[in-house]
Amino acid sequence: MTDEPRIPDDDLPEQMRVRSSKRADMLEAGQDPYPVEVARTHSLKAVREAHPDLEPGAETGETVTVVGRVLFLRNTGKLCFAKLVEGDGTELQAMLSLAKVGEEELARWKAQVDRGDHVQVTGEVVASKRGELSVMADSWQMAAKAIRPLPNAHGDLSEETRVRQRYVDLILRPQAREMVRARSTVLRTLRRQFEDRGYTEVETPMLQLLHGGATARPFVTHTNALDADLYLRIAPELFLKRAVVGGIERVFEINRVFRNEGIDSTHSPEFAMLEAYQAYATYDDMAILTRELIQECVRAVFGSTIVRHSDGSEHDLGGEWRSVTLHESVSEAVGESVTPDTSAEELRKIAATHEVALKDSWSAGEIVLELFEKLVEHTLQAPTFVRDYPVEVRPLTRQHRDDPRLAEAWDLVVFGHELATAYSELVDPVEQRARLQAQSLLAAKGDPEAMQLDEDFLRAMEYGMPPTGGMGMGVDRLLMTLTGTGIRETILFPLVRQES
RNA sequence: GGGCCCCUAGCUCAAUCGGCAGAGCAGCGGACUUUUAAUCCGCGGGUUCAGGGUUCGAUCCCCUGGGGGCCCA
Repeated sequence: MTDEPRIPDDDLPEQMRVRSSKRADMLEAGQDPYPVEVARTHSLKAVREAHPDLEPGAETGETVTVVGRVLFLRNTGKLCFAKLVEGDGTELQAMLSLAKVGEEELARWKAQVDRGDHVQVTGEVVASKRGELSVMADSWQMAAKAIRPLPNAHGDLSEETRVRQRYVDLILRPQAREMVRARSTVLRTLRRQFEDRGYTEVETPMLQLLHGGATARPFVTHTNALDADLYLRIAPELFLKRAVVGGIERVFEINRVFRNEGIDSTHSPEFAMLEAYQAYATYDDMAILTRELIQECVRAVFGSTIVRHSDGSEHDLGGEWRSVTLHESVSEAVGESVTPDTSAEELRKIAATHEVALKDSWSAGEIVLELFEKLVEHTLQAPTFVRDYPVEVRPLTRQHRDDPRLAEAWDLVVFGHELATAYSELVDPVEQRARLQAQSLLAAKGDPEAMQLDEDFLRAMEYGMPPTGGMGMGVDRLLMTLTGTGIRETILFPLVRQES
């Protein structure tokens, strides 16, 4: 190697200049730093599995060709070590000795290979004197030259770098790779569970002329063909119900929904939503379904019903889960009986005792919900179905069969956060119309979160929707629950502000 | 939307009261045939996020803007 830089000095940091000039040196010497095809006979994992416990210094006589990214380099005078890593995180050491590859090839290795490069090594499977399984090279070749230095492998990457440069996070942090696999496992498991239960997966419109099915602020876009504004969906609900009307009696969808709201460690503007509807089922049936789905996901990811969080804590999500009514849970927390008969006046006294601030306009039901959210929800660590909400806080849900002041709805709370929700769906088209009209009046008054009146949805309901149980669960929330991390950890490439 | 904290070498971070901008890893040159964050000797590497202000002097204090994090609503 000469001292002359092959690339003119520009604004590149020193280490990129060095690597770039190594690339140029290779090209000049007729060696391809990016060969189109690189042979390999064994994955690193295959070599490891074939030789689980070689004695230190062992020689197998078996020759393999492996490829991998260089994670560490330790070069001594006549013997070089490199720790190679492949996509699943399997590591294997490559060794290059003067005796095996010769002076020229050893020198070329030292001159050309940097940490972060992909290399191909052909040689005998051996164990080093310290017992490290290795490939003792007869020959080597650059598989892909990296010109940007890999960050320090020992300190933690900053939160920002992890999110903005997820590829680096994936290279360096096994937990980042595990999260990608856990997500894939969860999606696969959910789909398999639904398939086993006779469900049909459908895809409903993401671009909608009317937004509905939830109360949230939508993203707005425009179609030139129709010269009309379109909304990115905030929920698939109204289309899935149309499918149920049409006779798809067990139907689910797992896909993205979009909400034009805050972005923080628990909220992403786009996230994966699971919704499932089952004709002739109730919210009780959906509770069983939801518990089984989640428990299967835990088993698929962790091999048992015990979830392990990134902080090392373990929590058993197995067995039956607790179920309480909203009023029971609030009664427990405040130490006195709260029922649907408790007046707003009495509830206000209780709230004052527990220093929960209320709005003057709130009804008894709204106050009970506020007491729950402020005093109870964060205390519910073990999975708990909280059920039978006042109708005024679940305006689109069927009335409770035993008490018309309540709605047949539950929220599943795990580790202090809502994970899933379900209803015995409202299927009376006249009642449905009345409630949607009330919502559309709010929208007309400028509430951007209120639902618009979807006449086509109402028309479908008028043809007769069977009694139906419906369930919704955030897939990202499920991942957060399983792993004990924030939402941006569970999303591979979360939205981040443009770098300046 | 409100409050607090952060932005310095490729990465992670120091820099006392406002007084020559540093360390570890990484890099470069040299030594080393069994390393495990190798070791030893030597060397280089900076628009201290950007712009403005105060000051003899600003990484540090003030203002504006950008980016990130945490808490609250």
